[in-house]
Amino acid sequence: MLRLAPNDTVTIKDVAKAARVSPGTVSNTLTGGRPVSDATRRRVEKAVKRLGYSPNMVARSLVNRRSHTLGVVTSGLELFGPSHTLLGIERQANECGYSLLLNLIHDPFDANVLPAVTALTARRVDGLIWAVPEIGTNRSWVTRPLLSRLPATVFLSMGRRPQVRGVSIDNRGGARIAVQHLLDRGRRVIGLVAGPLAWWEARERRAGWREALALAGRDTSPTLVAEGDWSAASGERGLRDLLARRPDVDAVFVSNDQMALGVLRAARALGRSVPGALAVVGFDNIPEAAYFTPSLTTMSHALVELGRFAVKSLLHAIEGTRSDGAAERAEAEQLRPILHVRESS
Amino acid sequence: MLRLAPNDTVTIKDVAKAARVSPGTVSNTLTGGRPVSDATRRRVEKAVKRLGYSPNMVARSLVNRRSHTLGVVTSGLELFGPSHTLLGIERQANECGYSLLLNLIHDPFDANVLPAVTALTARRVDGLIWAVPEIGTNRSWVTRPLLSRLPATVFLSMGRRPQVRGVSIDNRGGARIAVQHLLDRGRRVIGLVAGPLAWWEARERRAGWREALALAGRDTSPTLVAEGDWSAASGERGLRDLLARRPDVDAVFVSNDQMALGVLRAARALGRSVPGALAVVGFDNIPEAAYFTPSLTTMSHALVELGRFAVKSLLHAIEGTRSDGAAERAEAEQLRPILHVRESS
DNA sequence: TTGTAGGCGTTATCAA
DNA sequence: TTGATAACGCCTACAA
Repeated sequence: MLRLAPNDTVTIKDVAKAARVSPGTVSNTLTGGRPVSDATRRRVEKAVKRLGYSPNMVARSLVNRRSHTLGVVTSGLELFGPSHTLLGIERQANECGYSLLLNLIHDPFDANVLPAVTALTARRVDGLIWAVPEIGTNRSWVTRPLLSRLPATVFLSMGRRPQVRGVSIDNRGGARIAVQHLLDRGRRVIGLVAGPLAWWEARERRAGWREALALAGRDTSPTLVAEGDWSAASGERGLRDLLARRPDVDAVFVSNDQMALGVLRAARALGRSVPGALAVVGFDNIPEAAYFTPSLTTMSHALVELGRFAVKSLLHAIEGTRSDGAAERAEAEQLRPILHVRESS
Repeated sequence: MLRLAPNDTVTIKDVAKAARVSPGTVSNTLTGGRPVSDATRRRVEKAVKRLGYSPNMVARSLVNRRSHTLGVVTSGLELFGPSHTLLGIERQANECGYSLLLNLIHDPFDANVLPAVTALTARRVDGLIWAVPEIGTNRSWVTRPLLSRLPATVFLSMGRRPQVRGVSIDNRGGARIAVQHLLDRGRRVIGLVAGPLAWWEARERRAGWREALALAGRDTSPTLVAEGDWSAASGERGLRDLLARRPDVDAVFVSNDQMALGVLRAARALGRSVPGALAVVGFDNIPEAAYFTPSLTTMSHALVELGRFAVKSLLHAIEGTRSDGAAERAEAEQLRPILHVRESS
């Protein structure tokens, strides 16, 4: 026996000795790998409890080549979207008996994802959830050869790509609903305060804005678009720029609630009453939105469900369980944003 | 050879074969465990690159009995505080070469922490960061015998306890600063919209409110205190209740910014101008606070630093590195909240 | 400076 | 129904 350090952890062998069975039998009682007689089962269970034994998952992972761990790579955890999505991911994973290895990307523009990926694959995660928003070329690494070196992976918030598992909310549809609501309210010239257009989600919401207006035969010229960076400050600037170019604007769709807050502030400063002279609709339905002045009409989306959906989809791939088409369609249905009408429109 | 599945992963043996050295030598070139000649080092490195070898951390963890993984248990990730703290935890851990195993508690009141703890200890985390806020009796399990069965652990946001490693921001001092600011502004009757008083942090902020007023010889009677639940809705209710009892109130300290948002709304509805008839100070300095109407005076605190500090403190215990007293005091200094004066006061 | 062998804690195969 | 035994991939003490 060559022992590096006095080992105080209790192993399966200790339990086996205490229960006077073989380690294999202990393993089988614990995992149900094969039948065990009631008598020995009781002896083993008593020994487990007495010794306070808890299986070493590291060893188990090594021999099983399954860690029951999912890697999550995300970014901007301080924001509403990513934190809520992570919430859903964690819940679903937890309920399915998986642990989460978390890795945060600090510069989401960065396409150099290798450190994060290797940190997770080296730890032999069974699957990967890529929740970093698609920005600029930061998904250029998603190519067949590289993907084949990864474990099963699901991407969040990404346009459809062949051979790539992806889930996202219906940003475009949500924006259409928001803009249609403004049209229904009789607004005629509807501006857009967009998120940073390097982001896929910002572009999708812009597309929805454009589609709804085009369908109604309204103006969709670029002069009606101001680009922000998701912050309230940029929303304030955005509305000022927009109104300077287009004083005829009588409504704006704002791509997130923080920017909408800035828009409300700018409108007040400029003496445009909301909703009288300017109707405003946001996106996200952050908890504070109902307490803005005036309270904000906005779109909510099921971010927690999105996270859950990502995990389900991933586990389906990992465990090879049968896909239930109906269930998946039901899920997808949930990911359509919902309009909440408040004072601002 | 007994092989369960055709194994396509490249192991240290494959590298050894390719470089025509022994597995031990490969290990030593990679980990620097003992000196290796330059010639073989180059051969090994070439083989590693050619085969795309990446060490299996699971196997490494098993033999080293060190996973280089930290367990994080937290709750309320959708809130400002927890998400920012987690951000700091992840950054510091990442920089120090540790991965994070994340576990969320869905009911923070729950004192049954065993599932979370065993999920992490079974995976042999080297340390544990307990970031669930201290609420009611949900830390009653923190006792010597139980702690001794855990790996090195650091608790966030907890009152001082003997033998327990804990870090937190100076809630009490921050509240004192906020209230002192209102006194400096010439306010005479200063109310408190508190967080849920089952929370340790809410009690600390109340204590700071009381201390600052007592020192100035002002009223600290319970009629000046309204208890909320951190939400904007509860802040709105809180101010209404408070003013109904004490119409003489000319300022309020609100224990977080969300509730302060509700307070601002209630003040407007009640015709109390802010800051003319009522000065308001919040706590947290959420990004939106500067865009409230009026913009909100509030306390910022270094939550990201708090998370980093927790990790540093934990790694110090794990790795037994020498503690730098001066550095620690400098850290602690950073954890004092800072006042941001805006329109609301 | 390098190779060999044993063991980290667990599961799976084979034989009983 | 159970027990020995050989892996899982890696590291390290010992021998060379």
